[in-house]
Amino acid sequence: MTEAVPSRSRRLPRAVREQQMLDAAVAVFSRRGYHSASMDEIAEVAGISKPMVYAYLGAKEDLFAACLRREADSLVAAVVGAATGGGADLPPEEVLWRGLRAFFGFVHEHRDSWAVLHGQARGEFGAEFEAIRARVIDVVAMMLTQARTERTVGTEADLAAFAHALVGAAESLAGWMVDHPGESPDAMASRLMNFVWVGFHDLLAGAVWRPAG
Amino acid sequence: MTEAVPSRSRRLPRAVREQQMLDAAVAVFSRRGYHSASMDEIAEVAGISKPMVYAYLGAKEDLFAACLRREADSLVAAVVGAATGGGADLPPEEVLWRGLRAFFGFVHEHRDSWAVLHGQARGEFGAEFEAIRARVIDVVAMMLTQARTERTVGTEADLAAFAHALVGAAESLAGWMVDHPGESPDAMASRLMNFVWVGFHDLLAGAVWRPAG
DNA sequence: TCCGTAACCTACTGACGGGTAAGGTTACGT
DNA sequence: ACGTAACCTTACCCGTCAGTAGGTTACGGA
Repeated sequence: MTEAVPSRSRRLPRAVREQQMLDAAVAVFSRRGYHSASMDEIAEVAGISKPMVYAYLGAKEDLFAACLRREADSLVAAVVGAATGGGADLPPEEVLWRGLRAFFGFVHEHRDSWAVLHGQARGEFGAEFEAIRARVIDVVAMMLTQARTERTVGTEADLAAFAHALVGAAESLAGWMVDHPGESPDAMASRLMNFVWVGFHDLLAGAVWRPAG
Repeated sequence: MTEAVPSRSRRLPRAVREQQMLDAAVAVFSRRGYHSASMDEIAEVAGISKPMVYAYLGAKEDLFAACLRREADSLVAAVVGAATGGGADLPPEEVLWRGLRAFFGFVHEHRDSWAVLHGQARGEFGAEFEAIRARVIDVVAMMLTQARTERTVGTEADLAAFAHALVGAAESLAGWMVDHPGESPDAMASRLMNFVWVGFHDLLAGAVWRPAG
């Protein structure tokens, strides 16, 4: 069924094979989900036999974890690189804008990576996913903290919650974008900026909403 | 290990047993995830033997789908009921506030249900999850449409995206709440209102964010 | 050229767990 | 009392992979 992609070149060095295997694994995991993905298919797609996968990347769990690590690093690098791009001390608005653009750009171009990162295996790897997410959320919270002024209301917990809400909104919009291929990453980033910044701007200025009564 | 919960009362009518089985299934699915949950354990927790589960609820997939349906209906009923509560024609701000309160309240009290609903089995049941989510998002989008004024900027797509962002933020905050048992549903709803309403209010009034340059 | 080693293979095993066959038992209607 | 249908069980089958044992081939250095 699934065709072997790399032209059966023989006797490649380990580093190359490992990347091929990871590429194959990401593709298969994203298409099938963790459990339905079989090591046989991954090996086939990688153009290699199964024991090689075990020899190089270990058991299925290790392989999945390796995929997760590689793709997460890639995503985080893209976002952080863009956000802190042209030297330090950009205004927070600009940091947010660049970060969002980079995020949606990444999802747009690496759908498989995103599918894997976004939770093909919540049940078994919940802890790992949460760790990755926590990393991202920490970065976001840091940015929010820097954007804070003396007029800002809200506790530490409010800030953490805000970061969670922001990341959740971004994830959700990423899913929407995948279903609407016509939408450009910039348009998505723009939408989220409007959703978030206009409100956050007011919050920074001290605006609060309170239940009536 | 997992002890049989219902006191081994014999010869119960079908309707009762089915609910017991669904309760057990939700508990086990939420703890283990879809794949790692075994029909044997579900049967054991339900205090019944395995073939009864098959006789009443069918195969594993059917059982999971039944859980999904029951819990989703329960959540939607809680939220919609609260949001449209004291008669029709509440102001949109109030509708949003009540809806959020009900949502976080539900998650607070039915953690297992929420865990199952939130994606223990993304890989295999992706379509089902998306269907449920789409249902919710449609409701939200409907509310947003009603809140729209002539000053509001944005297309249909913007509105849909906004609804997605809102739901994503709520989901993400729900996860945060689960990790912070001290937080009350009202506090969470309040936070999200501040995140969303202060911003949305401005958007309704015609405010827009645009990239600089 | 020969040899060590890293790359690579075919062909298997073993367990886990979904699903079922076949039969026992209790309540209830008549 | 007695049939019958619904309830419930034990005990099994069998497909599907994760993971491995053990042997083969090419490459690179001496």
